[in-house]
Amino acid sequence: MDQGLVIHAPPFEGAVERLSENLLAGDQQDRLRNLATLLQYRRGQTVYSQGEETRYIHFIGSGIVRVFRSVEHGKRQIISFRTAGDLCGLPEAGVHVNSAETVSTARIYRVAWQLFHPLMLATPDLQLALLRKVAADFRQAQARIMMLGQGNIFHRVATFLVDMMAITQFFDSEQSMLYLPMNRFDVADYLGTCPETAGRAFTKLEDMGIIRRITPRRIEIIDTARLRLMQRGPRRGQSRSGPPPAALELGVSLLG
Amino acid sequence: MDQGLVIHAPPFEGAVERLSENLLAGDQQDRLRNLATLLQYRRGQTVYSQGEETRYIHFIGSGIVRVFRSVEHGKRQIISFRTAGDLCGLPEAGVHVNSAETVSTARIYRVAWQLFHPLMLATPDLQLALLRKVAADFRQAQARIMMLGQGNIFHRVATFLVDMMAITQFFDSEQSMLYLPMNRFDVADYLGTCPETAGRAFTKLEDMGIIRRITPRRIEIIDTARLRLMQRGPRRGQSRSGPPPAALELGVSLLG
DNA sequence: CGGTATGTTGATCTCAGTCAATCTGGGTGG
DNA sequence: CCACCCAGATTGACTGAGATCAACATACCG
Repeated sequence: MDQGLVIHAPPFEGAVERLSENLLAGDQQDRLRNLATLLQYRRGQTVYSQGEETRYIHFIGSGIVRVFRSVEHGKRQIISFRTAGDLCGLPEAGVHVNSAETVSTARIYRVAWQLFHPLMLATPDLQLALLRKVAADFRQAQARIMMLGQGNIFHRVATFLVDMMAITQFFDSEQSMLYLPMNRFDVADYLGTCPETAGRAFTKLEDMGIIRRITPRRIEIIDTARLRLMQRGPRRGQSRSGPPPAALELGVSLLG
Repeated sequence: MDQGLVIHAPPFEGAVERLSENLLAGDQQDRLRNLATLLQYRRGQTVYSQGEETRYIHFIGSGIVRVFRSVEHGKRQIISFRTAGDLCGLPEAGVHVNSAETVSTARIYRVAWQLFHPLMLATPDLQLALLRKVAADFRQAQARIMMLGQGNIFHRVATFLVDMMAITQFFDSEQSMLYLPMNRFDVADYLGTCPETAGRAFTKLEDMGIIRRITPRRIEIIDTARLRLMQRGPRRGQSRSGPPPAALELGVSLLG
């Protein structure tokens, strides 16, 4: 298994700003510096594997990581894509239930739980920040349950595109151009479908004039409004009733 | 909308033991007593609705609650069933994104977030307990993503039955008898399918000699081992490859 | 400028969603 | 205690979304 390259063990520097936005403020950064190891990964490397024992928690500094679970015969479900500022790999009884691989070049901060845990207990703000983070991930997971349980391919792809558009790093709102950092296999495994079906959905969206594919990975979003509308509608399978979707207000933040 | 009956506003008593197992220890219970309102619900009542503003967080004292999101035309996805000791309805920007209804008679502790939040900040143990709880729910949500993204009806129903068997309240291991507290509609909406298909899966499992339906709600689990095996296998749709499942170790606890 | 991995398109077949009919269990009133 | 009722459950028939298999096309790389 490919392993990440240790850039430097604690203390570390750089990307702390990004980290701080999500987790810390002020002098607490200093305390984390004594804990984290910064790792450099190339594309396609393994960060951790399911079943593996762990003592670490991971923060994404830069790049993108796919968190997934394998089922059988190479089939897998991608639980989520993690980008800068996200955390993943919370120890669960000391064992990883998910695997994580880099989708692109990435820098990841690895912190020993053994060190992080006491710091968290001693730092209520940090603990609260972690709680918010986990709660946010929890909400995200619930949204995916909705998508996977009720949405057909078009809902799924539309939702996926809209979600990706929300990440500044991937979307140039000037040009209305979206850059997908992952391939169709990843997209398919994320949406709980196969690459062919995912691709066909893109084709259909293009035929409808909602998007335009410059290359498979570079997509111009022509009609954002219509794309958003496609996020809701009749469930997968035959439609018992045809009418259009009803807008649904979705609060996104959390824990007041 | 049916509302829960206020049994008594704080201070409260009873069911504190159950609550404490999951959240608190010792004198912290006393502090919560000053915060909670105990509500008595009949079957089918609304605890809260999506889109509704909220100031409360809910703890299930007894009974069972379905947390769901409506999509359109009465379609809904049940996100999870909550039982004694679970919490639900975390405020998200002050608005509920999910709805909750009682599946059975239930007693629910309602705590104003306004009161709970300061207590949590002042009580690191309580905050950690909440973090564990949310993390556990997060894990559960991930498991559901796997089920909905990769599992066909048989996987889903098998997983559902196994999960329900893990709840002592619903499963008599002596008789190997499972009592389902919810109807087929709830089961279907939980599994992201329709009642007919869910029912057919039960029929098939019975034909295979894995379960036996005494009544639709009372099910004898004849072959637990085979039922567990059915949790994994080829994905929904046509099977690209036939062979049997590989066991997968799933740690369930969390946060060291 | 190939060569390989990735992506798209086409054809086919199956699972599961829908509609419709029938059955049943749990509850009610006589 | 029993006949009746009805929501819930099952079964059957049909159909379409989407998974698979199979070419073919294109992008990205050295």
